[in-house]
Amino acid sequence: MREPRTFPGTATTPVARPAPLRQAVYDVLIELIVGGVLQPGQHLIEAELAVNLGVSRQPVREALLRLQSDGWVELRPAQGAFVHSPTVEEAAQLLSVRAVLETHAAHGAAQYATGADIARLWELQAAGIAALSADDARGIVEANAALHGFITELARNPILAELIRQVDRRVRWYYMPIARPRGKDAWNEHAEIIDRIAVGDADRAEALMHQHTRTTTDFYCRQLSAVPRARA
Amino acid sequence: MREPRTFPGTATTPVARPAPLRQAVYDVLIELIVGGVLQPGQHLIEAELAVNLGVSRQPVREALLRLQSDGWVELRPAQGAFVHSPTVEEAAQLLSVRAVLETHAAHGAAQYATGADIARLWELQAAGIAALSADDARGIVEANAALHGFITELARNPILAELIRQVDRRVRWYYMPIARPRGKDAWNEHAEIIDRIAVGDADRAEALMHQHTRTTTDFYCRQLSAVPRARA
DNA sequence: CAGACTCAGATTGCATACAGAAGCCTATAT
DNA sequence: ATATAGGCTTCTGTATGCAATCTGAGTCTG
Repeated sequence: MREPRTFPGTATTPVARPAPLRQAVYDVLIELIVGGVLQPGQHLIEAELAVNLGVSRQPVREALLRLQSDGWVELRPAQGAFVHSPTVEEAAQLLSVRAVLETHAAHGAAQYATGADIARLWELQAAGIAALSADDARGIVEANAALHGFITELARNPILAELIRQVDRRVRWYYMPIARPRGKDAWNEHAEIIDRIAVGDADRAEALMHQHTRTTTDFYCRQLSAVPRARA
Repeated sequence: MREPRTFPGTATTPVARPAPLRQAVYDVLIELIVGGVLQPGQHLIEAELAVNLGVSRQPVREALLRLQSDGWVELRPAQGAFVHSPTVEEAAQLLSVRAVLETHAAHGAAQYATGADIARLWELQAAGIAALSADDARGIVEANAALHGFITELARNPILAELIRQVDRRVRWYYMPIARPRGKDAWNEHAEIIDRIAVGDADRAEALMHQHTRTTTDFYCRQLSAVPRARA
């Protein structure tokens, strides 16, 4: 067998290539931004970051470049990187974009979900209900993300999934400090959506997801106007 | 006046900063990929590109990094950059994502468009009709892009606009070699959409755009299945 | 003759070095 | 006292150098 065949069943990642440093730096910097260590508007000095992270400027530069593509920092020519300062308008825009993307994902999920997928959806739903009963705020947020993320996967559209992932991360960054989860209503809506996905009713699943994300958006926007400049 | 004020009316770009080389390299490489000089799957050697473009490896590296973020090349660790090989599935996914994003843009446009905006929309529409009458294929494509692009602008959502821009560029790359414009029907649909935007009927504008993009998607997908592996 | 091993060339990833631009502080003139 | 001009420091942008790694050809062995 000389010819390099791909084995049908085995989805082997190519044996864990040596992860580039830029990736590690990228991850750490996002952690620092999300965690508030690096504050919005702050000037990120390459050399300083390099020393703190124990690498040279090169991987830091490459990480900053990607952070710019993903909307985390702004790169002003000849001035360097500044942590992006999210605005209220931008938060609303991110929410609305995420809403339409997830609505579309629900449509696709209803088309492609298998029996096993449905079972998994109900598991995730149950986990969310459990966290809700236990009043476990962190658990609720995680369960919600897991459920929405799995629905996204079910749409069998990696392009869509990647966009949602990017948008969602930025939304969560902005709302993490102020947002509280929505509560029981959201999970009732989830149940309805799963119901429609289960029977392959794509249009109805889409409509319900549209309603759900819209309600969530409004819910967050109200909190937003209540705390207008929480992170100046 | 010591304090640095931003002037309300003037949307001045900050006086043309020295454009970094990486930007120029990035633009040139996209040209080369779109133009077919660099073919899908081809291994891009940093040093080679650097020599050809008359710069060092550094700007080339940075450009390649951004090209990866935007889906133009794949960067395999320790192996370098390879021009992305688009698949039929991916093309369909890009089309469907672009459709939902533009549908959302139409909704926003209907909410925010001013009288002047409407006038501009009809101008762009007229330009498209003119190109159609003149049987100017290139002109039709450009007019179509201009009209859709302006509708996107009208949604007053830069996040959405940026996503559409990225997705649209990749779609156009894939379809440029095989696609023919749709013809008269598309422009009739445009007219209806503009009508609804003009009167601020967001829901109807959204529905019409949904229909329009869906038809366009189907139209392209048919051409796609007719030329399955045009660019292997 | 097939297959595994070795070694050399090539290429990436990271580090360092250098030049130019931007911002800041100070000194000076009005 | 305020505004301005000039020099200085800092940081980015670009170039180059070096080590590790991957690929492929050639060779050796069963």
